[in-house]
Amino acid sequence: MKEYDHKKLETKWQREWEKIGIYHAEDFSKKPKYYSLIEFPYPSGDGLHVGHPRPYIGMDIISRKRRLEGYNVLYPIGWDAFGLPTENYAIKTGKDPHFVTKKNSDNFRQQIKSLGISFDWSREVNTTDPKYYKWTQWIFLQFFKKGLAYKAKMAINWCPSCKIGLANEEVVGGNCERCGTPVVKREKEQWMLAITKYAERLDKDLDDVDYLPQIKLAQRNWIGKSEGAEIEFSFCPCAKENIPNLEKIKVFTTRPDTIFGATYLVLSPEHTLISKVKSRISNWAEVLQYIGANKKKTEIERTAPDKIKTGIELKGVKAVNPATKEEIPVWVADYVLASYGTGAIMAVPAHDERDFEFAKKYDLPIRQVVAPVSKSPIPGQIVRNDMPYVDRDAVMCIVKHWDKDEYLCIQWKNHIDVRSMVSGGIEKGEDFIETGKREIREESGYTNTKFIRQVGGFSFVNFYHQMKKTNVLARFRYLYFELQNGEQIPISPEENAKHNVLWKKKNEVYDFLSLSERDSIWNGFLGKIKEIAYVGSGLLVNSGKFDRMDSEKAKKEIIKFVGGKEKTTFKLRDWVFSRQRYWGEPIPVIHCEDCGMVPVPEKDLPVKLPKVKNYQPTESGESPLANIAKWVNVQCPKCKGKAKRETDTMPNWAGSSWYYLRYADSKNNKEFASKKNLKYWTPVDWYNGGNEHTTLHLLYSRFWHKFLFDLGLVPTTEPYKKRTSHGMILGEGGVKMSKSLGNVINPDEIVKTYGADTLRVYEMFMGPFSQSVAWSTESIIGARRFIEKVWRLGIKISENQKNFSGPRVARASVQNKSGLNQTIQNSSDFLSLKKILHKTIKKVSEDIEEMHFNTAISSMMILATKMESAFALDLQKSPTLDLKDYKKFLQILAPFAPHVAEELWNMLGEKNTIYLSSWPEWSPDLIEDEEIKIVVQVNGKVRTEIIIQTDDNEEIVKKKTLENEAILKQIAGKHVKKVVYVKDKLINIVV
RNA sequence: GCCCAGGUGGCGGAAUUGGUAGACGCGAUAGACUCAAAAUCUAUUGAUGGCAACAUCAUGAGAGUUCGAUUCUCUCCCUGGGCACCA
Repeated sequence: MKEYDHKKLETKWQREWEKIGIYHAEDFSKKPKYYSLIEFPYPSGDGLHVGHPRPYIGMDIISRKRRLEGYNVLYPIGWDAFGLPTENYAIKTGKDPHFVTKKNSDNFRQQIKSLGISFDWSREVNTTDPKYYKWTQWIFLQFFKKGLAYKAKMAINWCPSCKIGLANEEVVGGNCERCGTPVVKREKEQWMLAITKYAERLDKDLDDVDYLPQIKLAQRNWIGKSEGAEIEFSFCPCAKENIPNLEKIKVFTTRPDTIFGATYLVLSPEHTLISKVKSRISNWAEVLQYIGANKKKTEIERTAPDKIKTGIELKGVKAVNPATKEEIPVWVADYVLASYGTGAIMAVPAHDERDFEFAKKYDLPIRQVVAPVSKSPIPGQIVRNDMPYVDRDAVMCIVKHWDKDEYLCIQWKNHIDVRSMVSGGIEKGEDFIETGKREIREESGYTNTKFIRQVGGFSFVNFYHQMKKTNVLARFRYLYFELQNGEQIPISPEENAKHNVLWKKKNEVYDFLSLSERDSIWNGFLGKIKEIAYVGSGLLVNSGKFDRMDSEKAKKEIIKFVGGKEKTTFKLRDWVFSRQRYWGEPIPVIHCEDCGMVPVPEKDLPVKLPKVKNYQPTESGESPLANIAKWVNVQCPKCKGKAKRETDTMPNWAGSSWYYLRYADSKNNKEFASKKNLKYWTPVDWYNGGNEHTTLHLLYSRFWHKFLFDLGLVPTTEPYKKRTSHGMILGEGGVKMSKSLGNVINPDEIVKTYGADTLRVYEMFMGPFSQSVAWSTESIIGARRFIEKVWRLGIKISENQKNFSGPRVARASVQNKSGLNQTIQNSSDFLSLKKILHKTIKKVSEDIEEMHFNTAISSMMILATKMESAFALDLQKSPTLDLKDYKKFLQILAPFAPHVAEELWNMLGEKNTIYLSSWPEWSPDLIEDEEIKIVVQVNGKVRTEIIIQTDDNEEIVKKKTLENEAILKQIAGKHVKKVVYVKDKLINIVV
């Protein structure tokens, strides 16, 4: 038999495919287009590791399937080659990054090609190629001309080790993303891109794209849209007298409903108003010191998780709460960020955890203005929508025993689930303490009660009052009483019929209380509203005319009431777009002494990177380009006067923000891509990439795309129709693969030993595509065995081809493991094998679309085993395996194992490549079975299985079931209560 | 702290509009072939009890809903990832 020689066969077909050019995407074909995309790799010096190809193989399977389905597929690749590792290597060795990049990408190309991935190599791009970055610079200039690229002096995140400014996104836990050095703040002029101008659209347009839900969520969280209000607090008149035209303090809040509880204001240390009221502040020296100390703090110190909040009061000024008209103190504290909202907040300690913590520390007043609402635990008191509401006030009494540490509890007699404390409504004109005493007396008979204090805050209970035929909204307050002694009067018969009185120890109380009342009583019991902030919604209290209004509803009304305005803010910051580094696109701007910043004229693009001797950034933190006088000193394009080039370069996110557009027309030297080509190819139909790029690259490229759309340069508002992500491949043992751990697996080795097809099948089979999986060299053999099985079968078939003339009927049957499959013995192998084939085609077709490659392979393994045994069984007599069916199997296998499928296809007499054939269809008739096996349960436990005809109705199935011996034994002497029948699945007899 | 994903045999993992838990693969054990080994093929392989038929237990822990829960609800624990004073 012909040996399976993966090396020979794989090289042969890779050459052949390249020769006939079947993976070339044709511009403008009659076929419908399909654009599949993977994130182009960074060609590092370490070469490929086994994690790289996982997404390429996944999208390759989809691309190959699409071609078989008749699409004109664009599946391109290129190199995202600007970036720090190459630059750091250049600094260390003095080697030119241009040269290093070429070497690395040549190596990557050769490695990727050996995997048989159907990339269209003719459209390869490289972000470091001047022909490419000319257009990156050109797009930057469009941003500049529209005012969306601007220079700003700002405190940036500075990495003292890399000597570059970092974007917020590159700071991880206060450290530099690349080298781990703690990041410090530094004032620097930086280029910025105004991504915040697009925040609203970047958020909203997510509605229209097909991204995995987690990806949308991550983007939305990152953009951080929050709707609230801007409200102005004026300084109190005492300050106005001294300072003319003093502006008001503007705060941003998402909880305008809580304004009656705003007991102080906080300004961020950077707030400009602070110095404007300087003359009134009596403790100015201390304030200044606080602000100064704060400036020196590093990012880590300021954001440390266990950091205790600090602040200082601006003594001598007060602000006026526009809702209560109260004078409230003004503080400065660094827990308020200058960069978000207005840089000032109204503090509502009762309903915000941070304000609460601060108020506790500095002993500021805490006032409840929102009270939680719960439902009555009594079943007959479910609120009725058709009934009006009546407001009432009520008390809940926590009553301590005169002698022991026990508390009075009430157990309702009619409702076992209703367990509460003494409570009742306040009658008209009654003092609430009197109400408490009266209710204790009525419900428990105890008379000698002493009121100690009110505890906790308010809370509401909603219920339907059966006697009064109305809904009641009762506002409870919590009263703490101590009994002086056990003096008791008799309890009235009506009260006695309703409930039992019990004494419970303090630690038993919580478990005793009914679920629905538990939290509200418990909050009162512990005085909880004073111990933690209640951040939920509810009904307003202590809020003047807004009392009892729903807090959500109150938001708008209160904004109006205090003269604020609705406002939406975003967490997203503008994008720090400059790097003081060599290995990036030079920012194409010229600084003229007279004209200011002048864009490099388009005819002068690209601004090429000059050769330098030393790649090290300068000590002052400028890019090494600043040292090259010849390059820096230029004529101003406008006035021809003396001018200097900008020496900052772009971050490596720049080139990857638009590369997918270039693939549509990668050779164009007049435009970044022609409108015609873009119209044909974009948007990308399916983009698969890593989870680590969902907030940065994905957001940045959506931003660039929208900008280009606004200029009329791209035809769609969104670049990618669909986005999925893949999991990482981890080293053996589930740790990250890394050079330092020495557990990196090079795919070259695997390709050499087992072949590309085996590597591909294994990588797709090892686990769910979207999840991380640990590499296991031991397990690869399974994929190899599968391919060899397919191979052996193909060879045998081709050797016996003359015997294959068409459908025959065989005698034996395929039995399942347990041997239960008795009746199937009557049907033919031929038919049953055909059915398995069609089911497999269906399964594989559907699984590929869901990226469930592992289960698709599993079903093909089953099919291959069945085909092999069917073939072996009847080789001498009448074959059960139809040649056409085997070929269909090859067609569905082809996207996974392209080389072996092509070889066998060819060997079985096909002249044209398998990739010019078409994806097999499954026949619905062959998916249906006439006979099926259903499970018989007794009381939900599986007892046996029976075979039924598909068209059997419930009656027949029941009859068959009750004839079954095993079942008769199970139900003997028992009464059949109920029979549950689920069509085609099971029958359950309840006895 | 918050958000997201997940927790199933010795291992990777199947199965979720609630319906046979462990498909498929790896590993392991036994057998066939072989002088022998490798490869291949066949059988077994969640645990416990039993000669067996079979029974009981089992999807991170505990409760609940249901004729029936890996799947739904609640509480808690653990792992991975993201965010982190965003008012």
